[in-house]
Amino acid sequence: MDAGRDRILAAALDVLQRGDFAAFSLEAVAKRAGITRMTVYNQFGSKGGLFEELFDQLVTRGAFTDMQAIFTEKDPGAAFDAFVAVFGRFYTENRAVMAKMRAAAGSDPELDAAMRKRNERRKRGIETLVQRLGKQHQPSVPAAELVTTLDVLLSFNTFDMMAGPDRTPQDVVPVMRRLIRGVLGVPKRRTVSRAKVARQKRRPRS
Amino acid sequence: MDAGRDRILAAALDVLQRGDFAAFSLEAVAKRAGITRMTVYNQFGSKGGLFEELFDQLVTRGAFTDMQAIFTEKDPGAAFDAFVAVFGRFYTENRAVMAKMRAAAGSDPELDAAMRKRNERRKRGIETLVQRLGKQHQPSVPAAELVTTLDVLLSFNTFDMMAGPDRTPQDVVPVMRRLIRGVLGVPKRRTVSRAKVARQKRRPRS
DNA sequence: TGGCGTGTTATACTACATGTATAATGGAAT
DNA sequence: ATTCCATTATACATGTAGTATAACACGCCA
Repeated sequence: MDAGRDRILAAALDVLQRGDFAAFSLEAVAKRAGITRMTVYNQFGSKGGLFEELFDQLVTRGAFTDMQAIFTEKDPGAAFDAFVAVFGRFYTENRAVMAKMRAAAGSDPELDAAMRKRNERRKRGIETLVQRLGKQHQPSVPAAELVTTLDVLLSFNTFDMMAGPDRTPQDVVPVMRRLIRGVLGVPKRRTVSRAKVARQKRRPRS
Repeated sequence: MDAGRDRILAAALDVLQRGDFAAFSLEAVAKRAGITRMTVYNQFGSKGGLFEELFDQLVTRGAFTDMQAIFTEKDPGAAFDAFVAVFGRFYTENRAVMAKMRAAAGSDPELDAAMRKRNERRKRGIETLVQRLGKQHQPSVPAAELVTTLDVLLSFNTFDMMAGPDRTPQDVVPVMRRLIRGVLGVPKRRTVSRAKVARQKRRPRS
């Protein structure tokens, strides 16, 4: 049943959120889900398989709902502002888990490849937004490096470091906005993005 | 003896460079050093202890020799340029090991604390350089966030992501320079830093 | 109702990891 | 020569991933 899979995933998320990374054993996950370790193997094949599905669930269920509004936004500065906000929210909501997933990816080449593949979606999004950029912009990095640079800035690691132990990634969104606008070389223009996204969200079909 | 410790550290570095993180077992280190696992425990107490000393050795032995020249450099833009170059070199030389240390720090809270403490030195260096900044600069982030921002940009993760699989962190130094100059809001001024640092290095006592 | 199949369980096993304990060994300095 | 100390050999405890296998329980279909 699918319910069984979901309960295992929920248990895995729970274990990963509470304890440190070392506590994330299949025994612990199984116990919290009220099942046997064997069932986890039946359903997900391996620890890595469980991990990948957990990450997928996290991303698809994440705060990436109002992406439509972002990609239809005409002002590139505002679009990036909204983009930053989306990631700030997502990273804040899943900070503990993301940190442990980053660790896991570093330890296991297979997981690393899986995470990298998932992150390509972010990079493709950035590419799309960058293409919308007009010619009056003067990025502070070479054009060929712009997408990569923005990808780094929008990564979990950047938000996590910027926030430090006393703030959330969400708190750091305004700083990231200014930083990214600086990199893009977007004109002064004050932030109108938030209202705009909200408006566009209320009626997606203008 | 100290020679024994050094041989173990060298073996640990070797194991960590070659295999993936999972291959870094005390058994493997001991075998490569030609000793027993027990000796490793005698010398370093635990795997974490070995790890910390390995990182310390890496940093102190690293390419951080010409720091004096950087901190006596008068032009802040040039100073940051040189700073970036130093980190680019260091990250390139120790890229594989750094990546695995990052993973280890994420997995083990104790190692995480140790790494964090080590990285404070970088942040203090940045603080010093930022203080030298004149008032004609217009940073693209709030002044209170400038040090943190630069710290993020100078972290291993940033260089590693920017370089990707096909370039070295060293290759990415010019981009990072422009990016950081953009964040600092330093005037156009072409790069003279390399020559300047070299000159200062040749005669440290002007 | 009776059987069939599938997912779950219980149990046992392999292989490998960290870490501890303990006694034997061997060499160097006094 | 003896004493001291690092190294070694060996064994053990614990925890982990992963595999194998037989018993079990449930719904479903004939």
